[in-house]
Amino acid sequence: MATMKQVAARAGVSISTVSHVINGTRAVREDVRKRVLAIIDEMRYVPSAVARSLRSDTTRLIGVILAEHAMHARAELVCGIEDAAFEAGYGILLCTGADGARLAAHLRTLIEKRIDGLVLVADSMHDDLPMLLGADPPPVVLADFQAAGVDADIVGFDHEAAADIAIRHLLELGHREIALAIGPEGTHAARAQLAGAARALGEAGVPRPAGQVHGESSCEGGYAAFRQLLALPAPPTAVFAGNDLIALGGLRAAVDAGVGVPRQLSVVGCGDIALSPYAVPRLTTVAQPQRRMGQVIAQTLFSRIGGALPPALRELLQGELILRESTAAPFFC
Amino acid sequence: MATMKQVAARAGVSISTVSHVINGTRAVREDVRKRVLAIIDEMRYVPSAVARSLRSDTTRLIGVILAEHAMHARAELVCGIEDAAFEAGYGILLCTGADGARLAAHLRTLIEKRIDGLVLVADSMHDDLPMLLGADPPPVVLADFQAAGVDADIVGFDHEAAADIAIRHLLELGHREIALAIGPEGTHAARAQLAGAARALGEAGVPRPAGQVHGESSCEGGYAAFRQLLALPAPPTAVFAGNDLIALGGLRAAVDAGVGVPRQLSVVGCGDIALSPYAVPRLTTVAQPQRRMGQVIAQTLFSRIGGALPPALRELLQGELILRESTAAPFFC
DNA sequence: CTGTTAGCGCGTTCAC
DNA sequence: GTGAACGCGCTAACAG
Repeated sequence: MATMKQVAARAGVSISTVSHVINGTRAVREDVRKRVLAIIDEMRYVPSAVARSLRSDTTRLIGVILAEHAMHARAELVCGIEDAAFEAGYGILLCTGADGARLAAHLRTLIEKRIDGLVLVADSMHDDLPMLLGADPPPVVLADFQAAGVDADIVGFDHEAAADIAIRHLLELGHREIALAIGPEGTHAARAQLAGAARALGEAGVPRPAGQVHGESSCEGGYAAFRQLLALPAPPTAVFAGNDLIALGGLRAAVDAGVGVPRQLSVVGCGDIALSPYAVPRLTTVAQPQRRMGQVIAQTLFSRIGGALPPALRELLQGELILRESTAAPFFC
Repeated sequence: MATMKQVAARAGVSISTVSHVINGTRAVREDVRKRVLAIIDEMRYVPSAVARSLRSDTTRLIGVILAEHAMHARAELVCGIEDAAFEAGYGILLCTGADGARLAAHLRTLIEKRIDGLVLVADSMHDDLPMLLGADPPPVVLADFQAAGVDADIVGFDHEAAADIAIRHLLELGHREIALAIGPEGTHAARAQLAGAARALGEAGVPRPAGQVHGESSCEGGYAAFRQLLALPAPPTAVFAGNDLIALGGLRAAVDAGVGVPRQLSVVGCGDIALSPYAVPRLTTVAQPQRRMGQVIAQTLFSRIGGALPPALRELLQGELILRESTAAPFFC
């Protein structure tokens, strides 16, 4: 691959002139400029970002770490990040799998590569994060979760409000026996949803949910959770699922158990994934602006990298209830 | 961030000794080694990959370019690539959006960053790819599509065989009125599926499909396609969908049109996404090992980077028919 | 066993 | 308006 030196030699100018032509960083006689540009084109010269990085001590690269099986669920979010990064002239270094040793390895690599910033998308908390980030860590944005002891901005969804609005909807329809099928215990989202549900229920005078089961945030998890809920001595008339995949798996479980949705059971999900409007029945759910969240994350990170920003920013995006066919007033026989 | 020079000074040794301690590239007296290691730890020194890259002219970075809305569908694939890359000590630079100008911009950036290799995941072909790749381009692997004039390895699915096996299944069930609901015209997958379908149909003495509609590879696309198919004067008794999302959208269209699946209409999809086993009815489909494909792609690329490989390798992964509930013998009234 | 030195490709002073 | 020279952090060839 051609180097700047070669271009300079071929154009009969000094290496610094070439540099200035490329970066437009000082006046160059027009004919010289033309000639240099021509040579660059002819030799198919492309400046080396690594050499630049060495000098400037900046890579225009951000790391994005995703927990293992979060890729499907976070595809939109990653696209949003990439989108904003592209606009801002940054590249993204993608790492998947955040379990213990692998997280450490990823962080190490990213630090070696001298990323300018880091986005961490996870669900549980990593207590040894500060240590793994080493001395003067790059700016970090935590996506939709929080970690102790890390001086990072947080951008996420207001899961508490989402659960609140969903439960409130169920309450308004007349449901009192409302169960929860949400993600693994200890998870940030699950905790927030629990709080939101408790609040909505409490304000309506309902002491507690008609059932509460934690499980994988997947179709399988939802299927299992709903089976359990439907087998309860006093089965719920409505379920709030912490996630659309859980809800969709739950819909299947309802079919298999012979209970009709929404006639015998109302279901409201969370996320509004592409499939939800096409489910049978179409899923009522709290839409989450994943892509937008990705963009906000990236913009926050870039501002932080830029230097000026009030410390410990914390932004929560709101969801929106989408009414479809999976919820209805309870049917009393 | 601490530098090697600082470590050397602090340890009272030369800079090269530090280097050799780190890389184990020549014998160092044990006590010196210990001391240097201790200092490194104390100063939280992390070697700079960018300086290394400058010297070694290699970055251990590969680019992965994904067409705009392919992220959801390719999440597994990307995970597979990342997995293999991690094992091999490579990082991946993710780019999304391969439309015209943006593709060019991405390629430019990747070349500037001096990636060691490139994975291109797309569906349509880019004729100006060779030009965009510049002089001595890095090794390229084309994922599940082909491009003209590019000296690249190709790893993909045998869409032709997938369509063939799916149609054959329908044929064996007794269907003769088989329609096709597949991706956009001109797309690699669509073309191959058409060929496979034609072959299977032809061998069974069926002159042509009972209908054929191209559309977006999404639920919406599938919904629209099936509506069209079901409104035909002579509606099909079975449909092969080029994609599970299409099939799932199609299932919804069938419900809305009041046609029962599989009683009045058999549907077989392609891909076996996480939701397919939970659809109503559970979707019969041709499973595609996306994750494995990602791994094969990465391994192929790394072998190529390594240097030794017979040129123009081309590997097609086979799908597997998963029998579930959406297909049955045709019902004659 | 260890230290000195010369680049890798680039941006940037400083001197013309 | 232009060029020479230094250094970013690191590896490797060469001397001791």
